[in-house]
Amino acid sequence: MAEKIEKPIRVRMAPSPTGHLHMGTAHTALFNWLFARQHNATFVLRVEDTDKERSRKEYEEEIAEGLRWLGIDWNEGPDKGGDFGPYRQSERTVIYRKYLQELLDKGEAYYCYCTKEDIEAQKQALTAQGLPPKYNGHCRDLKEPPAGKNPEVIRFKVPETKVEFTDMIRGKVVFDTSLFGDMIIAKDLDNPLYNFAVVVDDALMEITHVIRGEDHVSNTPKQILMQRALGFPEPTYAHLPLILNPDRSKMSKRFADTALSDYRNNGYLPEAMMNFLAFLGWHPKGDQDVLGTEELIREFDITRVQKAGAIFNQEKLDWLNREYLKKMSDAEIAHAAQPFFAAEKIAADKEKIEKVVGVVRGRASTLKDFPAAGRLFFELPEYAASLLVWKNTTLETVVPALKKAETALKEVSADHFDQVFLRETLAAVVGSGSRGEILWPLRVALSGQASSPDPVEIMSVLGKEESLRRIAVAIEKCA
RNA sequence: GCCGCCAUCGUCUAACGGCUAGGACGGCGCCCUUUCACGGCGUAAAUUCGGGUUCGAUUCCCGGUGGCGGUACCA
Repeated sequence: MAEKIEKPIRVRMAPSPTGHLHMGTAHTALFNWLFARQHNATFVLRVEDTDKERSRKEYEEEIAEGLRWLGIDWNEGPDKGGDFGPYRQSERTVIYRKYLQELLDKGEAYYCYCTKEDIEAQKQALTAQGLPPKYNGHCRDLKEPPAGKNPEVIRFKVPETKVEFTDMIRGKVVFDTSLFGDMIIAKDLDNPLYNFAVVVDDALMEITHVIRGEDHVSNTPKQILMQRALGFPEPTYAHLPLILNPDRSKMSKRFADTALSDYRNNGYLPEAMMNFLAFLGWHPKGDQDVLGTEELIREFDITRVQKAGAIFNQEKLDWLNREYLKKMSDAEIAHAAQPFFAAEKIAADKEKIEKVVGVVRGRASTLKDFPAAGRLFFELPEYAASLLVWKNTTLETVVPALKKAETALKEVSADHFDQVFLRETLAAVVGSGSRGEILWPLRVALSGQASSPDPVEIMSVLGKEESLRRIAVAIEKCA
């Protein structure tokens, strides 16, 4: 028996730059990347910009930038080159032209002269009879081009057969191609359409595994037919489950942000995002839920990928983001959160942010939560005097309590305004009395908020001068 | 309509045909506590339905139901 020579594994991500980097695209990219990295394979980024009207260069850049942020890199692509390029379909027209001509010469494809109106009328008639709408093959066997008419499009002669392929996730899938009708593969020799361009590119770029969204399953038999007509090898397919809205429809803006950049701008960490996306439609063998990049690469198994779609659950994302935040030091968080402080117009130096992070980190899910929770350390919010009153006490108890704390705090040197010292000082002030009676008004005086970190934590960040000033403000308020 | 895919707690999911169907998020309760968070402990919550096959089905087969995707001169 002849030894089978294994071809090096090559996978690709082929986004079309017609919009922001969608969560579904990021999801597919991640699964391809994980698969590539764990097999030491080559990951190709190919820009599918055959739709000239809708493709935009800015989107291409946004997609590449978003993938990089997530932690996904590629071996070959429009920005990197590679031996199989160019990697932008708009730069490959001569290539497509050649194969289009080959199909035409072989009689596997033909020019179609039917106008859009003709096709539309046909379709109407068929659907009215309850039949599947497919092209009737009018121009398939024309001997002469009709006089005075220019070709409208190029069609592929779809043979009537059964096409079967084995999906790595779904197993055997069979389609009856007699239901398809001859499909349009190009507008003309210089303007190929998606279904044709992928076939040529995947073959020429020697892609061995096509890993893509489930919305492509019905394209697969069509593409296989063209591979056969062109004598191309058939890659292995894997169709990933889709990311869903809460109502189980395909994820859309109606329910959540769909652009990866939205999550980045809302303060989610790329590691958390990657972990979350990886767990949409896949789960490792054990009970582990927090897996870093290296672990994901190690544990990933495409045959364990789910067949059903997965609902995008932001609460779980938030939780994961908190888990990743926990792993970071105050300084690391401060560094990452700084742009978010700037965006909130909070002028703060790194040192102060780091201190703030230290006391509010338990209450933040995202980087964006830090300026929100930390604002009170930069400016005292407006608040009503009544907020100073704790439970069933009255306004009369507030001033004496505050004054008591004030006197004790004045004794503490500014250099010792740290948590250990302050905690001792306040414990002495409270003594055997009611903690709430002192601590609540003090905390409100310092934070101006109904909920906040405790007074000691706040003061350790604020420092002696500002702490005393805020207490004075509160006493003033009660007058 | 037609074609294809799919179906375990609310959600993400685990379970060679064999334990009380496991974990996580979220929910709820208790504890901690000056508040809100954090944290700790605990708890409720699922095999879509009907037939088979089998000593035994979440698991295999058939059917129903439901959901999704596709049905472009988009990708």
